Amino acid sequence: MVRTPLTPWERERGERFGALLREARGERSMVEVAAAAGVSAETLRKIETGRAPTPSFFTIAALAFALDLSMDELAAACAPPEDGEALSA
Amino acid sequence: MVRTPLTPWERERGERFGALLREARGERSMVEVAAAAGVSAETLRKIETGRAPTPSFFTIAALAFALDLSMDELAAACAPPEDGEALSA
DNA sequence: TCTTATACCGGTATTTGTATCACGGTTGCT
DNA sequence: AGCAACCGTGATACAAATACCGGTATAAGA
Repeated sequence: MVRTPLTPWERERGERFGALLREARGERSMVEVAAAAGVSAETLRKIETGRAPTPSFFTIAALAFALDLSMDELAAACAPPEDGEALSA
Repeated sequence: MVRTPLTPWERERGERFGALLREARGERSMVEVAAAAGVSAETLRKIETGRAPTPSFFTIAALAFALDLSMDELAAACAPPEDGEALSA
């Protein structure tokens, strides 16, 4: 086993991440947003549904631009537990 | 052709992107930064040298955090020509 | 000189991302 | 009803990301 097969937490993170994108998409259709970002609609769907839990940086950059989102906020929203992880505290 | 085999421009973009990371790393060693970001040193090296031109979003997020970089600035620094491409103009 | 640490490079293995194809569902129009 | 158009979905195919291994080169220090 050479490549870590994505931990359950990573997959869960992918789902949360996709949910964020879907929420940001709002009323716009997948096709519309995907075209604006320059990716295929199927790719966008996989990312939104969490079936592509670790999409490429530039794909997300294009989608974030199309959806008018901040990359830093997206990353922060899916931040790893690091050490403290007080969560909602 | 099912998956676009990465255009020459995308590879070039990967090199520029890697150069940014290397510059931000400064004096710190690859191993040190890679460990801080939770990725292998080989992966960091490949990204820095442009041999991994389209890294995953969360890999870059971890590296950006370890290097204290802004994702938005990183994306902006490697922005596509879109249409206008007035650049510094 | 020998050892250590760092970085680079090639190959290999496995998993995953992305794109194309083909299907079912819904809506609107003739 | 028949048709086209759009949307979302599943299956499939290929390219690439990530990680591990060994080897090489350079520089610093004992």
